[in-house]
Amino acid sequence: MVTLKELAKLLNVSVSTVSKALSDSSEIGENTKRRVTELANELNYKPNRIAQQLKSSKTKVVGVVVPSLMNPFFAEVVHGIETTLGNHNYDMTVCISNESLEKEQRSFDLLSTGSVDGFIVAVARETQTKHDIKHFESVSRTTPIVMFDRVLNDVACSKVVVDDFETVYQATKYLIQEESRKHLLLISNIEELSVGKQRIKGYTKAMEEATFKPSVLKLDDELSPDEVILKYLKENSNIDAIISIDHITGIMALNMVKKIDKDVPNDISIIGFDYVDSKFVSSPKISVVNQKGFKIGQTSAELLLDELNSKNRVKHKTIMVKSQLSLNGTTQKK
Amino acid sequence: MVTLKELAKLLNVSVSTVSKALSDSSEIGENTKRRVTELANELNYKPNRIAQQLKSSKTKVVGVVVPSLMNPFFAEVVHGIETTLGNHNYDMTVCISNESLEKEQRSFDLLSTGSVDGFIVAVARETQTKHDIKHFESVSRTTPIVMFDRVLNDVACSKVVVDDFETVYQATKYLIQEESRKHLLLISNIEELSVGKQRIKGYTKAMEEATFKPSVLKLDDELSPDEVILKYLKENSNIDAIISIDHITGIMALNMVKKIDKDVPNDISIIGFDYVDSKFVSSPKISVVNQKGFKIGQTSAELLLDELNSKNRVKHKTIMVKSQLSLNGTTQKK
DNA sequence: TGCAAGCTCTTTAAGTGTGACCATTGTCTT
DNA sequence: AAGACAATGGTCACACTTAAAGAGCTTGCA
Repeated sequence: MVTLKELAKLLNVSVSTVSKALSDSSEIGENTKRRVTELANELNYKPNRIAQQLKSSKTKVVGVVVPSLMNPFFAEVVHGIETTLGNHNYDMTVCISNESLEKEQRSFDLLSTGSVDGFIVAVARETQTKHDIKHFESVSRTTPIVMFDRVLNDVACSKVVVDDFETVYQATKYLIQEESRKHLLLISNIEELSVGKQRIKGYTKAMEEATFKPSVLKLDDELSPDEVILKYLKENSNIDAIISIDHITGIMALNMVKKIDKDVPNDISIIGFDYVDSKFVSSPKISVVNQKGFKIGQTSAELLLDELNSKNRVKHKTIMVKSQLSLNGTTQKK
Repeated sequence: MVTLKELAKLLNVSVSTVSKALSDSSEIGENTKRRVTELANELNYKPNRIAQQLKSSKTKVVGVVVPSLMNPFFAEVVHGIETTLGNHNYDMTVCISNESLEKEQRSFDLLSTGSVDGFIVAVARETQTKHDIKHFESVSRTTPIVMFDRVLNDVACSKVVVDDFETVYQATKYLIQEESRKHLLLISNIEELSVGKQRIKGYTKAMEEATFKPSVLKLDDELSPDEVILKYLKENSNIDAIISIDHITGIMALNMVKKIDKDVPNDISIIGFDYVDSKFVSSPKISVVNQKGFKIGQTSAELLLDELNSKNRVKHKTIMVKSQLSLNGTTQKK
């Protein structure tokens, strides 16, 4: 690894001359500049980023802490983050909390000691249920944090949220009003998360407005969720629409409906949540709420970059990224 | 951010005393040690990692460069990498090449200037087709690289590969010998990748050994791959088994077979490639080749850590992670 | 003509936080 | 009194940036 010092020695000039020449400073003569840049190119000199970081106390690195990468929604968000950061010459250090509070805390501890300029985080399930926010509070005093999707309202930081309530409310209303469905079932495996609660609320409100009785099938930690769904459908043969609030159970329900020889979408409509492969693995292609994970990642990164690059501390913002109802083959209308 | 210098000032001792006290050096008196550690805890002192990195010229960070995170296989591998690195107190900087050679080069350029101690990479599609390996060669002179899955044989570095050939060979043989299938179709959307080529070879060999004619349906960049599959199945009604060599077309084929009113697995057996959600989105649960992405990530990380922590340069290894045939509902036997 | 002032180019020095290494001080033992 | 030893301090290096100082030249004006 060639350094400024070595270049300086070879050229018989001082280190600072080399440094300035390479940054094209007006203080340095054209002649010297040329000599320096030529040798630098020849020896393939690249400034050592660690030294630059120490000097400037900026790393151009963002810490991204997510519960999982196997969940395609988070994978998509992280992709959006990476793309945006890359466009601004920032790197990202990814930590996976595995939904564990302790792992999340450890990541924040490790990275907050100069390793990153800021954080983008979706809080772990355990953090949300235990509501332990100390690690966020201490870090946010010195380092900007942006939360997305899984958000803690009482942490003072910028946030990017999805309009969970509204989206599911609209989806439910659509099924009631446009497709005249009357017996709508909601399937959930995430009702202990804030996003899950919001989605269930949206469904419940739409149902109550239509004076229908809401029914929610919870699937947490079921060994065979598909069989639970199948049993439920058999025992409640009047179900004529299903809303799933995660990316997987909608497709599962679609397969189970086929098993009891009902037709989708004629007998039963289904709306699920989007993920990258949902249009490939379901037949007919499932109608979904598209959460715009990439956009969420993009927005989070932009928000953080704004905070990092503005000298005067900006006020924390909360941005809502609108989901989109994308109707395909498991609903009747387009 | 409190520093050694500040602690020293507050305690009226020198910086080096504080430094030694905190590293529990025997040179420092118990009394002083106690005073120092107490104040350090009180002020929540954490050594600045950037400074440590500059001093030691080690970052304890690994650069991970993958073509995509939306591909569940890579997401799984990255998860394995993160877990293993975390256990050794290493962090990871993730870059997504998006299958682009140029983006991959940029990532290597940026990170190889002191930012990371080593790399784990699955090479981009474009890199593999254009066979441009300069960025690997120049970096590998100073920084260890481990390649996984998508591997370049002529780059001198450690590798973690999947036994693609053998796995598909065995899967094909299983269908021929144990289930007496005679008209086996292979569906592929990755045949330009080295892994795809190997898998097709495995299938072809097994078919030729049984004196059956191999037939490969290629789906690259198809607008409606499902319809192509459907059409093929209609026109070739003698097909009695399907092997898919990616994570998605197997499930797609399963859905299409259902459409032509054939029974899986009685009329047609299907074997696909595993991914995290495949058992949830298919009905019956698809029989798969399980690629052990987590294990691959783990192995790659361990290999790299070995190289980083051994003083004498170790010889490059190539480790094969065995896939596993996991038979579920789309084949006849267990 | 003399010399201060100004200009261009370059070097010196200080600083970022840490830690290895060596030096210094003081106390105690023999 | 000298050596042993414990405790602490000082210096330098890591690679880079940058403010300030300095060197060497030209210019302008009395």
